[in-house]
Amino acid sequence: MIRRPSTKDSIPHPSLRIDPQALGLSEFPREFFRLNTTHVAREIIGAWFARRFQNQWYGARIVETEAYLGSNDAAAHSWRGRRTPRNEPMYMDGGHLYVFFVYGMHHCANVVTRATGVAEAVLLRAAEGPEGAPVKLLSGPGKLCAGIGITVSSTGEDLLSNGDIRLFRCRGKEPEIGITKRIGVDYAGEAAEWPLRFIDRNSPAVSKRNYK
DNA sequence: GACCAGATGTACT
DNA sequence: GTACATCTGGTCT
Repeated sequence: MIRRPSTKDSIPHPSLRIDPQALGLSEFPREFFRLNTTHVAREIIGAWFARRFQNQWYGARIVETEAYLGSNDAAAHSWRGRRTPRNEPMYMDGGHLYVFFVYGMHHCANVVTRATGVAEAVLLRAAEGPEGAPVKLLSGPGKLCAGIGITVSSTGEDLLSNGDIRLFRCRGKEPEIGITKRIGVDYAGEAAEWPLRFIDRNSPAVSKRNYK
């Protein structure tokens, strides 16, 4: 029997059950996602990434992101205007989801930014579940997708428009933002040094790499 | 902290 | 056909 990662969206971890209304979550406007990608990467620290599954919501608070700046960024899939079936969603309007499969076993979720035709995105690197969820459950981009149950079958979906995968803003205390270079992009030359990773300094789910 | 195997889709020759 | 990837978890120092 051949084992392979499912390409179908899978079951979210039960500890991630949330009630968006009780948490006071609200929608971002489309225009927000069309803004400067670095700004979006920073502003969605503290936002909630959520998925509706069997009529229940599951979600987590984002604590680590990275900005990928399109055709001028050697670390981005859209470097030098590269356009393939895989990265096609990067060219969609801001507020869409770009999910890719990497290293033969992990999925990574990105929020597409800027206008249609501009291939920039924000990688969601880590999140914290609601109270009671294991601290390390979502402490990496592959784990985040596995925990919420997201796979490439959801690439290209709209995070607005009342879909089943959403990004919500949350009113509450401001996170303490830290900035570092990105992780895992050493092949990208000078771009590997750019300060495009944003973290919530107070989150135990954030990797200590390139930091402190 | 550094190093490494693992598994396979994707891009490119 | 070949090389490598927006990673993770384990081992060793």
